[in-house]
Amino acid sequence: MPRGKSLCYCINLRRAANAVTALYDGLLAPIGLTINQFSLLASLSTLGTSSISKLAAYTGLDRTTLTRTLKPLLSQGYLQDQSLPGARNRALCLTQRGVRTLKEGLPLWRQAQSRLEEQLGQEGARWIYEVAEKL
Amino acid sequence: MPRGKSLCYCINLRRAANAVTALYDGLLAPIGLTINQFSLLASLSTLGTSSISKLAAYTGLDRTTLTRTLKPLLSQGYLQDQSLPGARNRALCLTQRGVRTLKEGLPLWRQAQSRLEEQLGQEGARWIYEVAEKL
DNA sequence: CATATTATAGTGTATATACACGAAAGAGAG
DNA sequence: CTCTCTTTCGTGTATATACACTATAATATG
Repeated sequence: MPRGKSLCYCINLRRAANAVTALYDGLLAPIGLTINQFSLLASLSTLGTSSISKLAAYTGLDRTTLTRTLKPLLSQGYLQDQSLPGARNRALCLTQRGVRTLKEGLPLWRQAQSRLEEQLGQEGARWIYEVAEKL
Repeated sequence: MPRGKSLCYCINLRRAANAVTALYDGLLAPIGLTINQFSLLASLSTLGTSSISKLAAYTGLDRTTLTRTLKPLLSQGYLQDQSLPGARNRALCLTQRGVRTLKEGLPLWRQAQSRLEEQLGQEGARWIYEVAEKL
């Protein structure tokens, strides 16, 4: 029984996203992070010390999604929260381990990017940027 | 603080999939199903009575994912399991309510498809099929 | 300063997804 | 018929995602 084709754009897009995520996660496995986690470290590296809301606005993810997604990164020591006790804002930033792991992951991430370009072609890969911008 | 652009194909694809899913879920809300659930009903409608494994092969989803995803559909009466007691295989099929809801959802789904074509253009939308096929 | 408003964040609940593991039905070999 | 191997399935655990609701810090308003 082969895989059925769906006419639904949404389902096809979800499948594509899941397949691509598996590709990236596989290649990033040596550093022990998923592409999602890796990308959050990268965002925080770009932003510098940030609150949850700031990071949410930057990444386009829901604030409450981040609360949960960041938890393992905090407990595993990739991030730390330098907010003062009793303060409302959290002050999240990379730890040394976070910085180091981000560096280690970069070549693996580039490998994943290349691998995807091979599979989709330069055109197809660039299309991803365009679609993401229109949504 | 605007949303940051990511160079990562995977993250962009995930964001696109999430945004599109939200669009479809919003339009399907009147029938009380997500696009994912709606699509599973449609798959089962095409396949007829199926086991979990068969449905997994057809949809490309993991078998254990389906076990969980189908649970609310069963408990809410869209599906039923007609397998004999003690049998290994499950025999999943739509209930009358499932068939009816699938019909009710069709025009809403078409509306979502059109809406997406408006946002991406005919070309852009068709690209989704092509990308999904290459993965 | 006291009060009202807004900004920031966490939790409860729900869906979506998959890997590792184990249970048990069913099929095949002897 | 019995024992083995394969097929089919569920559960534990983990990440990813967001909405509704609640709590509280910070700010503005009088």
